[in-house]
Amino acid sequence: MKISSTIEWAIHCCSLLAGLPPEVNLTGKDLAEYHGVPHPYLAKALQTLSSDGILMTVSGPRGGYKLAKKPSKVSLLDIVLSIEGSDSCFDCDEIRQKGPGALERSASYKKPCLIASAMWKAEKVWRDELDKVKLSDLLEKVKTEVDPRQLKKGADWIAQRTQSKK
Amino acid sequence: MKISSTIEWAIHCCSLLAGLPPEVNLTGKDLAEYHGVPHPYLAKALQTLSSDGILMTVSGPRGGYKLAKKPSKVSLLDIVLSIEGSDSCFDCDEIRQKGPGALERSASYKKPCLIASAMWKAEKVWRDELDKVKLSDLLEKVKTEVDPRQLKKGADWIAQRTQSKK
DNA sequence: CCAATTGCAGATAAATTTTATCCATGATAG
DNA sequence: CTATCATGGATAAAATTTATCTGCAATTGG
Ligand code: FES
Ligand code: FES
Repeated sequence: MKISSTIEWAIHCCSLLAGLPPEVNLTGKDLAEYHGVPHPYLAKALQTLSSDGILMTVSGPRGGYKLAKKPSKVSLLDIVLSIEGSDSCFDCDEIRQKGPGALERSASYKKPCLIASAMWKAEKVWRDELDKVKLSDLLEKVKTEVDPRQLKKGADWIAQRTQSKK
Repeated sequence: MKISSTIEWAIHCCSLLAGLPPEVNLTGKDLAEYHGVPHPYLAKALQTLSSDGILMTVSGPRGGYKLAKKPSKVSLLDIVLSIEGSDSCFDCDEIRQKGPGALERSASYKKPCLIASAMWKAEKVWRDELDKVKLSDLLEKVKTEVDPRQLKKGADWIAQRTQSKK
């Protein structure tokens, strides 16, 4: 029941991009360096986000990634499902139909198993909670809760990166 | 983000045991056969449940497992955490402290990262939801929602098993 | 006491998934 | 035309999950 660490990378990348002006984009390499993670592997995640319509891609020199939608239209759930896939994390093998207590096939297994239902319900509240949090909400909070020196340092690095490529 | 299938086995075993009279116990082999799963591997899960105080163990001939607490005192969360371990499923590598945007160590990273907070919050609602569901709740619902023929077939098999060992 | 039954702990092996890298290709700004 | 950048596929290393085996301790019933 582990969530892969690329999720952390992906969300950080998206929320960084969400804070940039619309005309700016960052390359996969920039994003990797900024977060101190291996570029080739992060690239995979960025490609996935892009093919799922969360990021936009600009190819060619001075290309890179930017957010494909408004920050208020992208939730943490969108990012998580894009990277991890949207399959349920609990998957019922219908073991109730396997042992000696089982009835003939086609019999009365119309309703899902009570246990599976409970697990899925819990997963639903998890997803709902993540869907409530949009990138725009994070941006709001960042303004008030993060050390301004840190924000400046990050912004400077990005400015320098985007400048030096002109 | 997959939940291992032994969870399904473990919950089914516990809820089966929860429905039995207090003096009855089932061996690991019985439980494996009943659910059609490999005995040696299921045994591992049963051992874990037992060392976490969810199941009780009776050794020696006519020994086996029974529930260690009242069904109303065991939640799905208890079982899940016992098998999967109680670590958070999202684990934050503090990548915010790694890139060029990071400040000197010891600086202002007292509050957890906003992203990690959001992920943990979602995990909390998931756990809370699972903790609401007790084995006794499942037993209640089983009575009204499961095909009586199925219940009888299972009960007969168990009765035969526990008889033949006398 | 003895012998059979059962759970327990640890080592180990197979299978699968996650993590990571590389390269050939195509697009594009300058 | 050329250097930059994303893409998709292939591949490899590492970690985790799944599964099995073995020897040991506890207990019961005779
Ligand atoms: S049969 Fe899959 S959870 Fe019950
Ligand atoms: S640093 Fe780990 S989630 Fe932000």
